[in-house]
Amino acid sequence: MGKEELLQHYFSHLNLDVQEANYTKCPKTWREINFVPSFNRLYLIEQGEGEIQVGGQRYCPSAHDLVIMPAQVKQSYTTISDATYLKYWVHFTAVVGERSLFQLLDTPVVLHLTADAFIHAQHKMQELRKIHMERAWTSPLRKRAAMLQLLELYFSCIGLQQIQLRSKDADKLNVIIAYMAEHIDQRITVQELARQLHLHPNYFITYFREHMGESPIQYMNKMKLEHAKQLLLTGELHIHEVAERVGMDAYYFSRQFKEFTGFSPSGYRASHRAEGK
DNA sequence: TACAGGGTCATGTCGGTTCT
DNA sequence: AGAACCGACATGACCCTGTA
Repeated sequence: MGKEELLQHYFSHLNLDVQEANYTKCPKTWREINFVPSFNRLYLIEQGEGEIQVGGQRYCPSAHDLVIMPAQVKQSYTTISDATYLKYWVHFTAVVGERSLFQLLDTPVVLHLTADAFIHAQHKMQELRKIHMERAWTSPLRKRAAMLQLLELYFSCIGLQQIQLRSKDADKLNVIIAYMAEHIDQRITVQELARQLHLHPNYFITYFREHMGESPIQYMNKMKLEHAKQLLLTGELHIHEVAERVGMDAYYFSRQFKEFTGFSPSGYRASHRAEGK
């Protein structure tokens, strides 16, 4: 429990926006020093060489490298020879709650792709660029879909081990989410949750929402209803027993469940079991 | 077991203050 | 300047009851 669950939350609450997408050969003058961008950059390098600095670290990405230059971090880039980069590039924002995804996660700036992964990424970049140029009325939807696939490729190539949750905020949120999971069968108050972090309840709610995009009680209720779904499908428990296992009053549980899934608890069980047959 | 209406009180928000 | 706290007030989560 912890990192994986938090990552799933971040990904399912990710707000994406693609501002630019293109494929270019960098001019010899390609250079910008010590700037802090408001958007993320993603490069897929086909050929050439150059130098990039992100947060004081120096990199020299080359062919078949995927590069992520996160928003809100001091960075520089420059050419280093006549063999300038030929690359696909995207400018995008990726936000969870009020935070940029890459403020929440510490991931490698440069990732060398296998031949297969490179071809896959190249196709996605070509698709993204085409959609961006078309500017059709459905483009925003298709751009986001293509961008999500690129991010999925990036994250699955680096793997869980190489993703670090940044800062003490992630530790604090892990403590709270673990506490919620341990007490899923109980009614937990905001006061109790806030006490785990030694914060004032009002401040805790603001803090939680800022990082998670929803209030602590909303988050915990969703967690309970997800758990209830599993109980309904895997067990033979009565509806009122399922409600008990997630620490909810039976009547209130039915109402919440319907709001959350569109099905009543018994309807959900019946329809999903029928599908499984 | 589902659904609806109504009442209560915990939760969430906002604006300001204090602390480090 | 940013983190944390506090009080007032609006909102919504939750419970209870009745009906089908």
